[in-house]
Amino acid sequence: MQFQAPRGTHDVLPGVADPQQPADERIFRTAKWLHLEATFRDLCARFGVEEIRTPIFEDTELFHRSVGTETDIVSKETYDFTDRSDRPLTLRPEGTAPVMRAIVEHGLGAGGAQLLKLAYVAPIFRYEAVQRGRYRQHHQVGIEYVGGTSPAIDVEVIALGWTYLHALGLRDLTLQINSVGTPISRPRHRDALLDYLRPHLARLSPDSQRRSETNPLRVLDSKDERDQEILAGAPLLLDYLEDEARAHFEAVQAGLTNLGIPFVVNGRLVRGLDYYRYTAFEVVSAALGSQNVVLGGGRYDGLIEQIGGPATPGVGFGSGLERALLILEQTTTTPVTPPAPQVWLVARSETERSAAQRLALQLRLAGVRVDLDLQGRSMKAQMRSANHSGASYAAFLRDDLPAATVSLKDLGSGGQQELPYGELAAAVGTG
RNA sequence: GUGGGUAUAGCUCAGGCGGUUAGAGCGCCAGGUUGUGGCCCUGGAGGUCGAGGGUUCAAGUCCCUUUACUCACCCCA
Repeated sequence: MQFQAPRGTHDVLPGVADPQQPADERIFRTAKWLHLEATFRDLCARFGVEEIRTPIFEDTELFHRSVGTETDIVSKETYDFTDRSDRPLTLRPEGTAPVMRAIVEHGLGAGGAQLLKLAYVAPIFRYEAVQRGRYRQHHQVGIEYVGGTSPAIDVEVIALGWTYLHALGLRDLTLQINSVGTPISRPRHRDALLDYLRPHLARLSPDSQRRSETNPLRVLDSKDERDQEILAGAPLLLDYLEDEARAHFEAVQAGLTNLGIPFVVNGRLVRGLDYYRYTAFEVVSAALGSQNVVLGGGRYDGLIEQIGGPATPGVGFGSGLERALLILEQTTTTPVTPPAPQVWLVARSETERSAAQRLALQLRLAGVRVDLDLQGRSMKAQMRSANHSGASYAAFLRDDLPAATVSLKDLGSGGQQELPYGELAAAVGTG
């Protein structure tokens, strides 16, 4: 048998993607990933956010505690295993909980009013049925601002996420925001929603009937058109917010307006996890399929306490790397490619080859991107490689030239001149 | 967990009612130019037709089973 990458996982390959392949395949190229990560990290630096790296697996209990009880997704969708000492461990199914664990463990939040601003780039594992934009191992970039409750912080986090997507080149995105209230207001709304649904129950789709028992908020999300008609007058969580939550939400909206970031309030936007409070937001793209969320986040003031730390507020987002690349692939015409050599060295004889390898090392030490044939192939083959590599110049090492001299050819114009080694680095540019 | 679609060369795909050495484009390699790329021309390498079984004189093609991939539903951090 031939081995394949496990279902729902992908190799990220070197080189340039074949344009004949579908966009879903073309995103798995190293150059594109490096570009995205560099864009994110550069932006984080500008926002004064520093990166944190946590293990890819944690105690299973950490995720059980953080996800809470309203959902049963943990046991069904996490990659759980025990090590040789029978310790229960789980591959990271989300970005936030491990970061909070690290903050508590190392006392990063200790000492008062200092706001912690952290970023991560991490693989995420969920045992799910795969479909477009949803994989069993996918990757997220994300940030967490921990230690403050001010709506200005929510605004800053959203601004970073929005700027990041734009810096990547994504367009036609919609920012949706909502307030999911608190553990006090949520049950009150839930009861009101159930009261509203009860008389219509028989007319709801079977899925929604089931949801009304398991997770009533999700009924609001139903894709069934008849359900949506029935839901037209359903009570919204926004109508049940406490004064404080309402004021916070209004301040976030004012803050976004202040920054010129467009948004729509979506009263039906919900979070699956218990620990979210107040602000929830998502950025969706029409370029994706049914998995259309490219960035999602919110405020999680209860989380750190839930995992055994001191009560500490926080807000953050996670953004799927594959989904961002998928949108980019479909909306951009100029693909990101790996860096090309600046100069390709061509040699014909044994003495020329050894001179070429020596010169290549010398140039590389000087910071120049250089490549050359190492298999003694024909000149035609070497020139073809030079051309395909995207190199701007070819340099011919020639026995019949004066010592330490090459004939440098501009592969764009075809012009050629002889140059001493010492002038080569400058001649091929610094790019 | 449920439903649909697809598996033929490295990639994208053709292969009417079963019939002889299974094709194309792109890519790759080599020549045309005794050593200067691209464009063009010529040639070449590369396929257990996803796997297993069955029907038949004969299966890429028909039947059964199976696996993988894929899209959607459910679910969703």
